[in-house]
Amino acid sequence: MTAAAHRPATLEDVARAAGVSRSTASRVIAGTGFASPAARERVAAAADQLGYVPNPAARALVRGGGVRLVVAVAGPSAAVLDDPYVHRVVGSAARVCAPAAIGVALHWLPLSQPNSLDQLAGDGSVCGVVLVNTTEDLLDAVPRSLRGRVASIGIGSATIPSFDVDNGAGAEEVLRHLYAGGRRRIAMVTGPRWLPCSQRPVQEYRRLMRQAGLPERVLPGDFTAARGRTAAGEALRRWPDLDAVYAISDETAFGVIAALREGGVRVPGDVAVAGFDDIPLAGMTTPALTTASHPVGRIAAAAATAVLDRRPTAPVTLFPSALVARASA
Amino acid sequence: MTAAAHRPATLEDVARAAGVSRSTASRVIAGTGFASPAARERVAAAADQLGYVPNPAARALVRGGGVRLVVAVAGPSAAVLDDPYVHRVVGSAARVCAPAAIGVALHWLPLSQPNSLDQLAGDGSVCGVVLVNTTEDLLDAVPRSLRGRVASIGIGSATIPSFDVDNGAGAEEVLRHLYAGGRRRIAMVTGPRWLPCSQRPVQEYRRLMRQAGLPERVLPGDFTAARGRTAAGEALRRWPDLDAVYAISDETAFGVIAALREGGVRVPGDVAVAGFDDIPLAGMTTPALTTASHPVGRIAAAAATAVLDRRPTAPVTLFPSALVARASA
DNA sequence: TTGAAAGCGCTAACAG
DNA sequence: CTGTTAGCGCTTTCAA
Repeated sequence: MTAAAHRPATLEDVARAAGVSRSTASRVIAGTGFASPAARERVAAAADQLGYVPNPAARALVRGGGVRLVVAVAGPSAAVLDDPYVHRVVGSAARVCAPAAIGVALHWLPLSQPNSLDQLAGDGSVCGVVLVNTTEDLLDAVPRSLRGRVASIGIGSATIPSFDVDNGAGAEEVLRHLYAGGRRRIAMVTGPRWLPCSQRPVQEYRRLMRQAGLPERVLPGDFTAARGRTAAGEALRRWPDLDAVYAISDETAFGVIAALREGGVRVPGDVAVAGFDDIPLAGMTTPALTTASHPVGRIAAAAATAVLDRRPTAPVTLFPSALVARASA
Repeated sequence: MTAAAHRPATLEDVARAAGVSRSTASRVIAGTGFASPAARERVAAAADQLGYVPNPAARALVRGGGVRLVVAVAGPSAAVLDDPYVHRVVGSAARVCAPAAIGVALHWLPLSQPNSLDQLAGDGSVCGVVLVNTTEDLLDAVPRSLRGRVASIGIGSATIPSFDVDNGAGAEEVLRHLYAGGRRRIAMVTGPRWLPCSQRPVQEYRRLMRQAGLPERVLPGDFTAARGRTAAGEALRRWPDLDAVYAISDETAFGVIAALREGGVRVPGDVAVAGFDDIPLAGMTTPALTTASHPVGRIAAAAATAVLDRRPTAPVTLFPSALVARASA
């Protein structure tokens, strides 16, 4: 409670001030082991008199616990680290880690060399890893020594718990909504091909279209607004009778809408457009974007928590995708 | 390069494998001090043969360097930690800190008790602090022991370097643009009152309006889209001749536009709307948002770097605000 | 219930 | 140029 000394107080300082040994002070502070009420009292008093804060690095060193949780993002280039989605994950993870005095680090995992995880595994200061944009290769390349302290936001495996949105169900819900609105010529702009978890919605789309006897119109995407613009042009050119576009990214959906309107196509009058994620601005635009909302923050928090707590986790934790019907579709 | 052992390799392991002492291995690995080419060679070989990664926690312990950089965000409630802007700062900081094996932590600083910084100062594992939403009270409450390893994104002081957008110039540029477009009844939706750096644009606004003999119409805001909606209503009610709204947040600007259009007001036909920050989506909406772009990522990176490098920094580093004229104004 | 002692993985004098 | 020695701040047996 006192103004911080120039040098942070150590446990030794506290022990001396309380007139006990370092071990006793440690037991009291860490709340582990025995200590007489009297000792407890004096140590506590000394600690807050000195403004004592345990040094997590030292603690981690002796317990072998690590001090950093690494958010490892796979992608074609380091630019993936600039993605707002990634920032959201890092932000949520950082919040979850703060009470444990664990810091968060951000790493890029080049798609071409999945064994870059080895370095993280060999770093004793890394307490765990949260995988983002997980691929099969990546899953295979997770070193054994990382087992039990890795979680994946995306696909998982027998040994690596997965935390993800129920993509299939989400896609189905949006597509049924489009269908219920009378749309029959529905194109889809997908996520990147290398990203396994973005294949689910595509499968669902194909299944539903086939089932309804509707044409399958798939355009590869990359989650960007720019791709939305070009994809809209392509779609219009290839399929002039188009009456809906389903994009697996709100950013892309906005790109689609912009291009469509610039081309004189009314949204949703002529073509309905739906997105994916419900970013904060989705409800503020004109037309407001119909999309599916996903608890990205909660997913990231759950993954980070699983890694931190190191307790047995269900192999797959699915979070619900909720249709948010607005004006665009 | 070998598959990671169950226990991360230690310097001791490397030294033994290379047939040298721990100190020699340390010198080679850390690149500090002398070592014969021969020793250098063998240590390097042993290190990568064992997949050795130095343990930054241990290193930090002996050098007193710390392992975490804390992004400390002031605000009325912990909800500020959910802000996309904050996530962007954390993401950028994490990227800058990664090479140094420093983790990033996210802390909320209650507006009402600025001395919560004391705890960070007393934590030996904290290598530095980046302040966000800095207030005068906060600046005054920064413990001496933190000097030289704090940076502020926002206002600074004699001892705390500031990294910020040139808000005044940015506001002036946008307002002049509005004026050049023929707008004469310009209302402004500000940032929160408790946030000092958001007062600069207000001052600039008042100065320019006064200078041009135009009415001053200020509405307090809070950076949210929701507030934009209500503010638009208020503005229209109080000032029916309104022909422009300048909001100090793109989110707010979008809220303003939405409310205006719902009320049958054309944008930019009847009322021009301009924002602040140039969020990624600003260019994708209809109408595309006129705003000022700010290098948030670079600002955060600069602040984090200043803290990490601990080298003398200019008291104030201003980043340019660049007008992005689009359709809305 | 407490203290003495050892050691986590690393760096940094200090002698050789 | 290299090895020995002494810690950094903390937890944790092990005796007392």
